[in-house]
Amino acid sequence: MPEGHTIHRIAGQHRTRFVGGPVSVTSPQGRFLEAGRLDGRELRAVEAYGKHLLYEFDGRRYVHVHLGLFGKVRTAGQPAPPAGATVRMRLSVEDWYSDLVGPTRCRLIDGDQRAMLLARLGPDPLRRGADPSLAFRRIQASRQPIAALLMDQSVVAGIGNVYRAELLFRAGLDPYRAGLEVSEDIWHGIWNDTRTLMRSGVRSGRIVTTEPADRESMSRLVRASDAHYVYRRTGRWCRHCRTDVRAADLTGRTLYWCPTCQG
DNA sequence: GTGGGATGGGCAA
DNA sequence: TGCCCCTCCCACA
Repeated sequence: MPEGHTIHRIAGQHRTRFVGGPVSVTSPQGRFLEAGRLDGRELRAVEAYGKHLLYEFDGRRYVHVHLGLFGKVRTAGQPAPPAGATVRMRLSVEDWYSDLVGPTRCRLIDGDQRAMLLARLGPDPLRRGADPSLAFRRIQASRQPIAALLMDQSVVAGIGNVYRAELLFRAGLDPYRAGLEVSEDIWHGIWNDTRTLMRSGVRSGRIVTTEPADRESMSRLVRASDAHYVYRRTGRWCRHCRTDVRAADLTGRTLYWCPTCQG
C-alpha cells in the first residue's frame, strides 16, 4: 500500500513508539548487513519525505527505507513472534516491535547521502511548508502529460498510481494534457486536493477518494470497491457519467481515467 | 500448483 | 524502453 500517506503514517507511529531511546536493530533475513552497527543505539528521529522513510540514529547515521511496490511494515506490541526469513529489519523496544519486509531499499547512509536523496525530491504535500510553486515550475516547462508529471518524484514527492488517477479524475483533467497546458489555478487546485486526500490517507491508512468518503470519519465505512472513482475500475462504468473507464500504459504504469469526465 | 500482477524505482542501452 | 529486484495474493488450472 505504499504511496506517501503510508510512509508518513509509519513515520508517525514509529516516532512515538521507538524514538528517544536505544533500539534493538536486527536483520533476521541477514540482508541488511549494517544492522549490527546500529543495534542498541539511540533512535533520534523518524522522518518521511515522499515515499522515503529515514530513521536517524546516534551519530548522524540514517537508515534509508523505500518500500517499493511490495514492501510492508508491520508494527505491533511485544512479544514479537519469531521473525520469518523475509524480515529484512526488525526494530524492537520494550513495548513494541516492527518488521520490515520486502523493501526495495534498506541501507545505512550518512548525512551527505541523505542530503543528496532529498535534493532530488520535489515538494511533499504532506510536509509542512512544502512549496507547490516549485512543482509548478517543472510542470509549466514540460511537454510531458500531466499524468506522467504527477508520478515523477522530482516534481511532486509522494503521489503514486492510485492518487494520480484519482486526483486527475477529481480535477476533471485529461491525463494526457501537457504540463505546459496546465494553468497555475488548476495546479493549485490539484495540490490542495492532494493534501486533503493524502492527509485523510495518513489518518485512515487507506486511500479513499470518493465523496463523501474522503471525509475521514466516513472512510472506514466505504467498501473497497467504492473507494475509488477510476483506479482499477476498467470494465466498469464511470460513477458519474456511465462511460466505460479506460486504462492505458503510460511510462510503464497503468493509467485509469474517464474520457468523458476528463475531457 | 502456477503465473501474473500490484499502490516503485534504478539501471543499462 | 525494457529489465531487474523485492513479496504476497488471487484467478485460474
